Amino acid sequence: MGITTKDIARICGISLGSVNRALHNKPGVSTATKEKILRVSRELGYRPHLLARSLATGKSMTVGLIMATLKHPAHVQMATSFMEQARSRGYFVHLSVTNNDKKTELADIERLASLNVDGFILVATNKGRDFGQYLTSLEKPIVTTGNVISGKWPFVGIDEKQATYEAVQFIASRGYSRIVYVNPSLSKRKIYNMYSFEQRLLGFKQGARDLLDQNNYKVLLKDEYLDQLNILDYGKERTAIMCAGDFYALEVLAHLRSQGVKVPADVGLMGFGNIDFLRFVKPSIATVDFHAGEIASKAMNCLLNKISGEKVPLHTIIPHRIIPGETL
Amino acid sequence: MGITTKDIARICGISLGSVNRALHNKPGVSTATKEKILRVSRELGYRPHLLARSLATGKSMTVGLIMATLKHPAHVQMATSFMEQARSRGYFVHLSVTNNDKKTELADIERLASLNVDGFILVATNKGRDFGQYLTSLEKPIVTTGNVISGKWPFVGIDEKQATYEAVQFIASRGYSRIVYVNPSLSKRKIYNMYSFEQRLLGFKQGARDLLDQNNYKVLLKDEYLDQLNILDYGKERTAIMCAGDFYALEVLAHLRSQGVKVPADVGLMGFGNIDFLRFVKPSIATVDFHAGEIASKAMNCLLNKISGEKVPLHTIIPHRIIPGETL
DNA sequence: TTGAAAGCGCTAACAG
DNA sequence: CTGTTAGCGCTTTCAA
Repeated sequence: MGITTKDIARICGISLGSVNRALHNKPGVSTATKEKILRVSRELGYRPHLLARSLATGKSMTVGLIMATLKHPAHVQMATSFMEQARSRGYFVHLSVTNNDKKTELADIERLASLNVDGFILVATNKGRDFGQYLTSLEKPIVTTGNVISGKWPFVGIDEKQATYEAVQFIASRGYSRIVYVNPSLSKRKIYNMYSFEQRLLGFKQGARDLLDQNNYKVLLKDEYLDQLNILDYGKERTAIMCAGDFYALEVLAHLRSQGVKVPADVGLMGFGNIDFLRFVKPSIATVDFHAGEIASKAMNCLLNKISGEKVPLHTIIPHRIIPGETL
Repeated sequence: MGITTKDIARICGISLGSVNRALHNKPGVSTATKEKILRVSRELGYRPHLLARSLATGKSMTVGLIMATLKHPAHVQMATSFMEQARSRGYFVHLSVTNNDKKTELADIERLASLNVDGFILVATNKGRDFGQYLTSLEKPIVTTGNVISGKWPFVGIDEKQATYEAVQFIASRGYSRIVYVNPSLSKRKIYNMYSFEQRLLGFKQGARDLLDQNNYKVLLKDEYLDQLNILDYGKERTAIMCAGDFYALEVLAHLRSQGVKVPADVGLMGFGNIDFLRFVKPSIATVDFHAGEIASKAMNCLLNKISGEKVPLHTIIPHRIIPGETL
């Protein structure tokens, strides 16, 4: 077992209170005894028992971070940034990767709450009223990222809808008159939190309606696009395929290549996210870039400020930008 | 504030001890009172205060996981597997990503130890005697992965040396008589833990000496290979470039392409790691595959067994295999 | 400046 | 079967 403040007190022949004051640079202890205490505690390799402290103070200097997945490079970058930002302010991050499993997410939120985390950052899989009420019942500061849960909690992220809208604008400006949009199935959006993909789709549709001739767009689902892409008629009009994520774009590119379809000669292609791998791919894929690390650091600051009792903005929007590429 | 066992005891008009027994399915409480206690605690939304429990028992059902980085997909997969495996056995993982910073690593190990984690899994940046003694002083079970720290702690991983040796064999069997090996600078290996890259290099050198004509190999450092590659004479002999990691291979490929050098017509190429992203790259890159998730789950099981007081093997080697590709 | 004591929420040992 | 108690290590309040 480690050495405790009580041990130090006993060894120094002094009271617990003084040890505490010395260890925390608090007034009310003579420099002589203070130095003695510090020396002894160093020699004995004293390590404060953070759990006990947390129990006594009600604060833990930790925050819970719930992430649906780490599959996407942007998520990894966010996780890393969350930790760095928290560390720079003296906090430690307890990360739970839930694999998009709602049960796991709830269990881990519960567990972290029981571990006295001072607040939460959520990239949530759950959604809805019950979930919201549950979160409220935790009585802890919460900041959301990626997926909005409700207007009740601060959100940090990009304007997804506007981003896809601008992507459509960009594609149209390149002379394409027809766009196929590839995105994941949203059929479970009532149960699972798919906020960002919903927003992106909305932005796409709005853009297509505003900027293309009527009905000159089509929405394909991730799980069916490989089949559907075969029957597209690339010759009739200049067509571009716009993907709700870079990985989809990569898969589409690989598929088209295997079919002998040339990009961009036969069809245009655009992704979303600007993952680092993209720089290794030829032709270079046009995409939408945003600074995931900035989202994370801003979100963490927002949470820590809230924990400190400050007022924080309900929405923090991070800029995005269109990245041209050889595929358009 | 949440509701406590004391509250439940008071409300049920019963003692704390009985509440505890009921909540833990322990004998020594009548079914009547037990049911009452459980009902009340459910109605009131009682949540056990894990910190207090941990303080009282000395156990926390958490383990600390120290990872140098999450940049590599294999690391991400490992982190996820660690969590899944731990979760399946009732444990929670406290992850610290240290960004290869030795100070951060030490600080976080210290912090997690103070948070009463029951053990550690380390993908360490630090190394050496002092570090080893420090770890020993924590008096906690430790399992290492990726980088060996010392023979004192169980290690789970692949046989890195053997893997590169076999890679050389494979390249040679494809008719190449000259190999250039690209790997990161090991100049700081006395200070930083670069075990796996050291082992890979050893395996490469051994293989080259055994299987190639003397001196028909060359070792280039990551930071200089772009320049060096320019002066390679591809024509004289059939040359292959072997990389200590897939990312290096991707960069080499991009560079060669920009120089107009054809792969594999002019030069062969091989990576290491088989990151998922490779499937999007043409030509497909030959590489060495290993199951990162298996390393993680085995390592976690090893740690949890050790925590339970079981004897665990000092070395657990996971199989690897050569993946052919169009680049060789 | 110092010491003593109560308490954070829970567990575990012992008594009734 | 049930209640009481001490204690985990630290903080904090109140007295001295």
